[in-house]
Amino acid sequence: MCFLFPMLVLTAEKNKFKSMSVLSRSFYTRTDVVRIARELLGKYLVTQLNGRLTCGIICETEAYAGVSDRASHAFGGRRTHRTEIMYSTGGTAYIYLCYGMYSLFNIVTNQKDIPHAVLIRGIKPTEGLETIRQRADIKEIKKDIGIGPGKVSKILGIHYTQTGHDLTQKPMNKIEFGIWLEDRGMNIDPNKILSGPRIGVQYAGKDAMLPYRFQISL
DNA sequence: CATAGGATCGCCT
DNA sequence: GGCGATCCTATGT
Repeated sequence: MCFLFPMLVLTAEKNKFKSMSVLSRSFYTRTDVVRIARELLGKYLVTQLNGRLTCGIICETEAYAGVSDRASHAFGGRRTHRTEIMYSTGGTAYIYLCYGMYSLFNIVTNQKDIPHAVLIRGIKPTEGLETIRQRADIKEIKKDIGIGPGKVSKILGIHYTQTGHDLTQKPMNKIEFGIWLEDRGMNIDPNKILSGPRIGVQYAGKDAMLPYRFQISL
C-alpha cells in the first residue's frame, strides 16, 4: 500500500491537469461530428479580445454533417469564398454573417477537406460578466443572456471577420486575440441531454428532421 | 451588375 | 406569434 499511494497521487495530479486542458486538435479531427456536438456540451468557450477575457459553458449545439447534409453550407461539396474555411482541418473557426447582422460561430471538425461543423447555439456565461453585460447592451444579466447563436457571438466579442481562427491555440499574452475551448472536467449525464431537430433549416427536406440539435439545462 | 433570401433577435401586439 | 432590422452571400443576367 505504501508503494501504491504515491502512484494514486500522481494519477490524481495527471487527471487534474488533463481536466483543465485546452481542447486539442485530436478532439476536433475525429470523424463523428454528431458525437463531437454532444461532447461539446459542458465544455468552456473562452475568448480574449482587447485584453478582456470572457467565458461560458456550452449548453446548446447543432451538428452539420458536410456534403451529404442538405442543411449544411457545404452540401454537395459546394465551395465558395464563405464556405472554403469549412474544408480546413478540425479545430478551425467557421464564422459567418446571418440575416445581415449576426455572426454565427461554428467549429470545423473532421480532417482537412471534410467540411463538417458544429454550430454553438448557447452558453452559460461564467467569466467576464461585466464585459458580457456591456456587449449585450443591457442593464442586468438575465438567465437567457447566452441562449441563441447570435447572442453567443455578441457577448463573447466573436465577429465573422475572425473566421478561420485556430481554436487550439491560447493567446501568448494578455493582449493578443484568441478563441479557444477548455475541458474543465465537467461531467454531463447523457440522460440529461435533450436532442431534436435543428432550428431554421426547414429548407433541408428530410435532413431538417435529423436529431442533430443537443442541449442541457444549466 | 442586380436581386432575393438567410443556421436570428428583440420588440410589438 | 408576427414583423422589421440590416447587409452579406449566392446566383443569375
